[in-house]
Amino acid sequence: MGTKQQITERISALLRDSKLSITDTRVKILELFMRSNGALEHSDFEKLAGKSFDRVTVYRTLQTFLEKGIIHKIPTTDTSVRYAVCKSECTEHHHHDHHVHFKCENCGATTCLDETDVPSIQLPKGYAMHNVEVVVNGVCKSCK
Amino acid sequence: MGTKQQITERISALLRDSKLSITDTRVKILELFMRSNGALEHSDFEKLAGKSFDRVTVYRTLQTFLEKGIIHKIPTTDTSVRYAVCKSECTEHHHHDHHVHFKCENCGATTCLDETDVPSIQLPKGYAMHNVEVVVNGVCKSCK
DNA sequence: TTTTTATTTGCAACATTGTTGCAAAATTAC
DNA sequence: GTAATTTTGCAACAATGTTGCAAATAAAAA
Ligand SMILES: [Mn+2]
Ligand SMILES: [Mn+2]
Ligand SMILES: [Zn+2]
Ligand SMILES: [Zn+2]
Repeated sequence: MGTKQQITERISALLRDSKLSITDTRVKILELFMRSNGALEHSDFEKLAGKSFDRVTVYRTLQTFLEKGIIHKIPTTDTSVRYAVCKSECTEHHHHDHHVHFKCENCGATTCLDETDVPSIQLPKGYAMHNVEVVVNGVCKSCK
Repeated sequence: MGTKQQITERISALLRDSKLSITDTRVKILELFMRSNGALEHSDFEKLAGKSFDRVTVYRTLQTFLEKGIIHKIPTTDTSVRYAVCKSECTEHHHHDHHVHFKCENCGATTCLDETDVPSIQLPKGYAMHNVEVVVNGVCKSCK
């Protein structure tokens, strides 16, 4: 994972590569993503960072990160929206998140199973497939 | 699909089977589900039915239908929650919605592909799988 | 480094969405 | 039919998300 210094450097590089200004808010939010081992939803930022930045700023920052391909969304069956950092192959115009997501029914954590590919799916005639989202519910490694 | 009379009769039977009182709201909401060819979200009921019933009643009705296994949720990457009617094999305690969902990027409709089974997935060691949700994004039959 | 320009942030105000308690209305049981 | 039970609508509130705009900050230019 690296020292705090290393993480900060990695984050700065990431923002620079995405042609984004390096601001306290952006660095702090990326830090939270990198320290967390699961996906985060909006309310997590207020819990984890207290009121160190405005609610509106968090919404706008997440939106920016999405557009730049720094994070991706994970589907849920409730009203929350979950986000996780993308692997390095993702770019602004092309996401490569062809992995499975796992939601633990015990601890609630949502994680990216980066090594687990989404299986191929045979759709009925007439449907064009652009991308496939897979979310597995169950009990995670640490809860078992 | 059947005449209005037949639909009403089918709905009454469904409610009776689930041991639910037959009320105007419940019948109307089930009618909307059966007439729609896609999943519905909360705001659809207000659009489709105007203000013929209260917002709170819709929330409570959908909650009841979920608990009784009459409808199921479909995961989304936004804050909306989408619902569709379950096939008859679903019961209060055991859902059998092992089918794929399709979200059309053109018309926005979400549909159940009842004939398309969810593929088997090989999880990393240590994870217990309870159920798998698959949502395919693309262009649907009618939009193509 | 200092100044200029462009971007980001925080606040206020508002819109939308979801929840709860409770009395009135409707449905079911008798 | 009446009584018991359940459901509904309303009001009030909580939580979540959006927008405009001025102040603060960061990047670019001098
Ligand atoms: Mn992921
Ligand atoms: Mn379905
Ligand atoms: Zn867990
Ligand atoms: Zn379509």
